Amino acid sequence: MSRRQLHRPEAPGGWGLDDDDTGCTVLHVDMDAFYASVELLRRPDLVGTPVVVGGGDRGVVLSATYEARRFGVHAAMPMARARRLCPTATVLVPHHEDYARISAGVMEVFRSVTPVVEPLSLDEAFLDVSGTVRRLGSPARIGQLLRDRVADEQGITCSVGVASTKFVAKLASGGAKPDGLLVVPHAQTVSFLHALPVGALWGVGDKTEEALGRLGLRTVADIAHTPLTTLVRGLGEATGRHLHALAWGRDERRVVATVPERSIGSEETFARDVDDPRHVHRELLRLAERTASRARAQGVAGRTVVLKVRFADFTTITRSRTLRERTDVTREIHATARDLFDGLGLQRARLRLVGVRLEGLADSATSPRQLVLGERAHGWREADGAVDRAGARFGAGSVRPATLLRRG
DNA sequence: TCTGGGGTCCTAAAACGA
DNA sequence: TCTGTCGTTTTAGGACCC
Repeated sequence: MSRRQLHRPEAPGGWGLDDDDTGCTVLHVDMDAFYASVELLRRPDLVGTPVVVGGGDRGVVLSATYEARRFGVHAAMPMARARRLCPTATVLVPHHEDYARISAGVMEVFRSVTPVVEPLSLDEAFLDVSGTVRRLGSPARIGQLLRDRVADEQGITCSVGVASTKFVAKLASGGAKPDGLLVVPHAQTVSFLHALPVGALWGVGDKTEEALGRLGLRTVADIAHTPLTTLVRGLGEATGRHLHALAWGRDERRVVATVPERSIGSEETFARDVDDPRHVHRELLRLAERTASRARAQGVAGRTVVLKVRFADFTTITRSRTLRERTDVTREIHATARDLFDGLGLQRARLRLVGVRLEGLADSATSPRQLVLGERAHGWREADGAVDRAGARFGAGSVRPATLLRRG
């Protein structure tokens, strides 16, 4: 689901299974057009035709088959535009449960090969295979094995990048797409990188590309040969240093199996803009409930509640408040979010979206709560626990706050 | 063209506390 | 007691990723 169409690198003959993959122990595996491919499992009649996954009048493209991409359709494009570009495409609504299920199966395949699997999203992961080569062969062989097993067991194709660092492996999988494998031998890393446009680098989006353009830099080689001080002046300390290192193939980040979550949240774009504060309050309760129950399911609690508001003109603001104690209680999160919203003092402004996020997460078991004076010992936290148990038995949402029932 | 929802990280300024 | 000031935390916004 890579958002950026990376051009296949102009490698003479390409790099593949026969290349020197010594020391290339980082694999990046990326499913090809993941959501669309999973949808085709239910609709085999559509294989080979343009298919776009997305939904809603105000939605964007989540994924598109390569047949649809030939018309210029790509992920994150507004659905209206995609329909115009490719009127013959079949539009399918997403089935996230399916993606999660297939993704879990794919990750299982990865973990059967190496325990060092770092998922980046449902459809991609880094693997460190340095401990696996003696058992299963060279990194490129392992990559091919993974591709075969994912295709056999899950019925979808993926592409694999093999390199000595994470970000080169990621670029390589992009270059291998679709349904391919690309090795970037350690010795060829710098020449591989330097031929690429700056936009290919991980972390360079539209704005940074513009800023680099103002410095006259168009290729990775240009960045590599620009003094660090110039980059830092034009891009800021962190980005400047980061890009300079990447341009020379330096990337110290290791593949780590468990990356702790830093925040949890949910947000929703209204079907139509909303200006009724009561409607917003109700929506905040729904979002707080989703956020809190996911935090509880993961056993984490957070200290900072962030409210996000997007106006009809798409300008977006956030307001946050840090609490004295961490919480995973729906009611506390909702009360804070609602308070932040009321504090904006909006006079029936037209809103497009609201969101609630919980930051500063830590294990809820190790975040002891101080009983507030006058608080009942069995309060909302216990009520939430009961709601969670009912949800687990009768289905999510079977027990909900009364204010959310009216709108069915 | 008219822009989702889940996140991460960075920057800068304000607020805080010793 | 009054002011700096200096480091840390909080807050807000933005870029970026899939």
